[in-house]
Amino acid sequence: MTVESVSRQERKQRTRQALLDGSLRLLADRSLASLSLREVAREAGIVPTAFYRHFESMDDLGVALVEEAMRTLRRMIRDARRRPSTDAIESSVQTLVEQVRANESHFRFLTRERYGGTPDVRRAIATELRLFASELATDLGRFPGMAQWSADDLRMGADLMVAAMLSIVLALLEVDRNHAEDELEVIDSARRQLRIIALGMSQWRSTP
Amino acid sequence: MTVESVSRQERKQRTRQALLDGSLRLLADRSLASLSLREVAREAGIVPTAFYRHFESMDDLGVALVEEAMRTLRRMIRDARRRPSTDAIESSVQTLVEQVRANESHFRFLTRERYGGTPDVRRAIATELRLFASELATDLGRFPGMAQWSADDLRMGADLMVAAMLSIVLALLEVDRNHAEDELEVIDSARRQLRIIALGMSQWRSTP
DNA sequence: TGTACATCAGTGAACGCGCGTTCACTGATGTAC
DNA sequence: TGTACATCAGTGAACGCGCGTTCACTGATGTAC
Repeated sequence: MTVESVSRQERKQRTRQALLDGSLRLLADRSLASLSLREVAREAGIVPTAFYRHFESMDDLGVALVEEAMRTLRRMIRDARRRPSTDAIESSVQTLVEQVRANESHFRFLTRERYGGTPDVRRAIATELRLFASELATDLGRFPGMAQWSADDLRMGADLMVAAMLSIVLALLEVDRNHAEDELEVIDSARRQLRIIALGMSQWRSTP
Repeated sequence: MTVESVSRQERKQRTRQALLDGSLRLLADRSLASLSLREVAREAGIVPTAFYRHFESMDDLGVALVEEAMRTLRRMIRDARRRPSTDAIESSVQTLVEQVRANESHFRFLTRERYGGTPDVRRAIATELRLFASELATDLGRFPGMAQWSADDLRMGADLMVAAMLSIVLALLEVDRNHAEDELEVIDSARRQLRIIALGMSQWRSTP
């Protein structure tokens, strides 16, 4: 039996992560508002008072969870951009599905707290999503047919795509993964929805 | 000073409504999960134990709130259908804005609990939204260019429109109503988003 | 390398509080005759 | 119309419980010499 030698700092970091991971586990089918500090501490295997060594309050932990989940979201966006492709929609859908499946608890948390969370948590998520839409608007402006679109129209188009993607994420989280055909249907529907939007955009006459 | 003479039954109904209205007031910036039975009773002006004369539990009250809010949603859909129009999108947006403004608390509740609520409440909302999408799919099938679309594609198109409308409702609820220009921008963006989808659909070749 | 002291993540007892729920009750409304 | 009894929405005291937070503590890790 060997004793792992880890620094105090490292141990603290692990407990903090245990608090975050434990919270996400408890949040699988409930909202942050219904979670108690004592419950989270119990799940992480520490005494309630030790919670304060890591977070000031549950709201503080909530914001930390947003930050962690947002790192996942940003990684997804980076991946989608890097993926070499001839078909932007196909590769976006692929990345979306892969990332949602690999980080269900993060996406579940984000979609659940986006509107149902406390003001602090909601604001943190809203800010990040707005940033995402801005980047997407910039990306859209680089497409051949959209070079002369107004900033306003680019933003509107990006918002529409974000709305569609959000509903796709929600559908992925709700579908029973044991029914592969249902999942494929959701993915195929997602593809077609994004294609319809792209088709509509290609026909749109922007008035700058 | 005249004393209104009302039946016991009628009084009971009024208290029940006071519980529902009081809850919606408290839910303006919080979630159902963070509401306590005692708080709701206090807001309605009754003693906690009297709550049980009207609902079995807070979850039961939650389901009643879903039913009430859903009646508002159905009224909106009926209104949108009845409205004589040459431009389906324009009249849909008009109806949407009017109904959201006239029933902010209902729409706020629905969007907040759609994903953040307890399983019972979520299920109740999901069922109703699915029904709405089905009706919309039927409506879409009656449009000239879409008569020969597959049922699957009609459903997919309806889901996309519902997703767009949901994000429009959320934008309306978030915009500061005191800034009329911001509100108009949201509405105009909504109009253009729905037009892009319609444009995309008109170009779509459904493969039945 | 050894010793003496400092740091600090995690402990455990204790607190006051609002919670959901029970129970026996009150008194106005409703019903039967 | 009057009387006697039944119904039941709302009351108020009481309960046990889990909560967030305080506090003084422990003992392993870290640091200075």
